[in-house]
Amino acid sequence: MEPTVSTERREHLRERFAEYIKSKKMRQTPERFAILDRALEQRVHFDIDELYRDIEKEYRVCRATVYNTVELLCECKILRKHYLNENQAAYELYDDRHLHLICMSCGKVKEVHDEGFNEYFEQLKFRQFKPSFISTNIYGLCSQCSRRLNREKRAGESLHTEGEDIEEK
Amino acid sequence: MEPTVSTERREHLRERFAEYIKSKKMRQTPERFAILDRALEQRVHFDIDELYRDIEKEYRVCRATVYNTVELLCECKILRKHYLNENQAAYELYDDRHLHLICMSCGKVKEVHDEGFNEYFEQLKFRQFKPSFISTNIYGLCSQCSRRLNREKRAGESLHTEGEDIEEK
DNA sequence: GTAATTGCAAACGCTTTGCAGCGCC
DNA sequence: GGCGCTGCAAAGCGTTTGCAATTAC
Repeated sequence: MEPTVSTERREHLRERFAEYIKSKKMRQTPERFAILDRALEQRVHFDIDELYRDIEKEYRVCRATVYNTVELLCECKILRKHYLNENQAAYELYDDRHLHLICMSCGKVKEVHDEGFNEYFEQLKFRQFKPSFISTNIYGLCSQCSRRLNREKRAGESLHTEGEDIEEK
Repeated sequence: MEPTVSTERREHLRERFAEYIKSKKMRQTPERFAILDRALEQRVHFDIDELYRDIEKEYRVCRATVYNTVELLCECKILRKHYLNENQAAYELYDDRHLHLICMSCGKVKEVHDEGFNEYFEQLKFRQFKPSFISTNIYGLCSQCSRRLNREKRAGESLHTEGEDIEEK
């Protein structure tokens, strides 16, 4: 998979992270930068466990450290935390704005960029609330599950299984 | 708190639930209807535990049953399941459309109705995806936490604590 | 040197599961 | 009367916490 972040951007984010750490009078541990690097290499969404398993291949860290560091990365707006389903939090690059299409049957998540999306939300103003970021999740059925469920339903209602569609990929 | 659902609407939903249960060849247990009734009496958002504690006051049920029934209620589109934070799922009436303003500091959730919101999303079309419902969560700071954090920050930077604001409610 | 940070392991909290008995159909 | 559903208790799983050892400053 090609990297999701250019070399310059990664350098910039590393520096931003370093400054954030210094500003909070915290320590620049190798673990923290290793986790940042791997986080920037993830595909568009990832969870703590994916990131952890990716890191531990070549670096000895424990999950707790990954949790701590990822929270730091969210604080300084390099990552963003989403709650797409109840199993675990999903993270993505802070700047990468999109809608999430979430299949209620198989759980797959797809990202969709929409021109009007940012425009619409930029103009929203709230009394008594300072928005930081928006997470829009659209739950529904992906085409595969939709077809599968239709097939199952038809098979259940009548017993004409011989008319069943054959449509794989 | 006044009921969120009119008597006629409750009757309608009870009936819809009954039909859904029959159509699936399941049983109409008193637990299921007791849970439906209490769910309709909740304030705009609730989680399983709030619902459970509310029911068990006058009815002997266990949490597992509440989980099962609430899932049924989601299936037949009486309730809707949201993931607003990582602790637990939040439920609300299916028809009640709004944005969620979620404070990242205190976790409070506020509902906002916006005219443009439905219009904007009604016109969205996706290839390969059949949307069922949309959950839009706006993370940020509520006014109370915003003020509190500003105060703390100022108190931390300089030591001029004597200039501190006094602004409670 | 020393206090922040780490790894480890146990604890925590929401949710799910297994099972024996109850009760709807 | 049979089997779906319930209550109960234990297990599961993502996340957090406590603590001794390590290490950045």
